[in-house]
Amino acid sequence: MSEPLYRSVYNTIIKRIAEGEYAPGSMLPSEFDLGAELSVSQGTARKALIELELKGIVKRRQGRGTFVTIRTPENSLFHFFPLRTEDGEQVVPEPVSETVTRRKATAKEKKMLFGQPNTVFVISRIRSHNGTPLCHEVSVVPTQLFPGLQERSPLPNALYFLYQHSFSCVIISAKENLKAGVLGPEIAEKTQMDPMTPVIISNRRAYDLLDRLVELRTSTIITNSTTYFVEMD
Amino acid sequence: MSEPLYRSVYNTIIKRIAEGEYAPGSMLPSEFDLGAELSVSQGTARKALIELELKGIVKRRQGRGTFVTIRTPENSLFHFFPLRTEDGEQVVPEPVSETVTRRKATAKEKKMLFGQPNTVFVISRIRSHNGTPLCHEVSVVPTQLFPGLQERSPLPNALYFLYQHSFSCVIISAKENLKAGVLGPEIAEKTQMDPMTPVIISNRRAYDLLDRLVELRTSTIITNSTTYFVEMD
DNA sequence: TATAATTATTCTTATATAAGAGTCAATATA
DNA sequence: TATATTGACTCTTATATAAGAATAATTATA
Repeated sequence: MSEPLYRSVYNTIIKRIAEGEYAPGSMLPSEFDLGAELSVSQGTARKALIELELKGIVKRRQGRGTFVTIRTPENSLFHFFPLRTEDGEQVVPEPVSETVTRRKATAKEKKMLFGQPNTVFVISRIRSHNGTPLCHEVSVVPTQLFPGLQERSPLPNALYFLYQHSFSCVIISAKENLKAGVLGPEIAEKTQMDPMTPVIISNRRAYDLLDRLVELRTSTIITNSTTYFVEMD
Repeated sequence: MSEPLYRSVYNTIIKRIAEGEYAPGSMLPSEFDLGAELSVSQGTARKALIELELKGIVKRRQGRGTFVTIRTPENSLFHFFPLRTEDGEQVVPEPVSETVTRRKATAKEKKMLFGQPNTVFVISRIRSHNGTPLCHEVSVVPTQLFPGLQERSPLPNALYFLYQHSFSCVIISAKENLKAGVLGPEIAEKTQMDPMTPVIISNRRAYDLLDRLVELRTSTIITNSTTYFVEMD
């Protein structure tokens, strides 16, 4: 038995959340009930729940219970949206424009994305903050995971919220590579800014509950009035 | 009793590490011994040790023991050095030039840094990678925390390693604000690059074991051949 | 409405067993 | 004899179970 017991409890819960048996916001069984159902002790169930909480998948409150984390439009956007004002306040961007198209996946996209998709949706958006352009985002997702996405335009401010609620796809981690660059003529025209404006160009890979790479996103970030915040430990 | 028992065990260990009683790399007492000494059970000592490990302050290995994390020149540099090559490999920068000066703290520095220092050391360095300029860093630290720092030049590649081993100051977390910008004439001259080169400008606040803000650092990062890597969850 | 009792939950601690890793002496082998 | 190899022993942390305490929401009661 190479796998500890609490790990299989953890996986069972993950699976149930991914399959919608435990819906976002709903309460999980108590430590005792979960233990009884899965034939482990309360402490073992507890260990699994603590791991889940550590990953941000559930939220626990003493005296209340354990709840599947809800990605509201707000916290969903916030959680993976690193921009802050000069005061350190979270930035709530306003959507400005949006296009959703469908096209063949590039070789690289097919290789990287979950399910080796032949076709992808491309979501292109411009966001602003206090009236000034903030960033330009291009998201690429497999069509097979998000059927009918194209018809849902206009999409909500927080894409990951949509992924979760309409397609049962919960984004829980992301990796980004940042480079310095300039805005360039295309985006400059769309945002009516100087094409030589310095920007941070972010290439993100977003992973869901089952650790599948489900979105590639390139963001072009204008940091005139905001900063990209990073915490390390 | 609002504070759980294991928390006071945790604090005791932290204090002992900060005071040098448990040196970097040394082994802590076993869970049983620690529990016996502090009059708690092995499980309670264990819980404290797990928290310590979670914070990266100790490293535990089954069958071996619990060891105070060593910040070697390598991992010390790596841990808070976010640059990666295109392949995702850690970048090991080479120091190019360095100056250490002492001056009065600005009002902002005095207000922010631990101990409200009147004077600070300013460490200014240029790093390169594979012969191409990589970044320009300016670190500001209180003189009182690092007596004699100026005489130690040339400083090692990893400053945080020096802080720990020569001044018992262990950096365990940092916060950064990133902005896009251009190299500018001063650094361009030092690095013999185009002053209009796009860069990421990072403002870091580094905190030690006791959660004291002990360093302010501004890095100007050239991302021509590297990327700034961020992981979110 | 305010207050007390009840109930359901997580939190804390304790204890026992399992498993990994090093040490060192006994044993086998060349 | 010198050198591996084995195996017992002891140290460590990891895992699992259980029981009582603390906390908070709910319900009953005055």
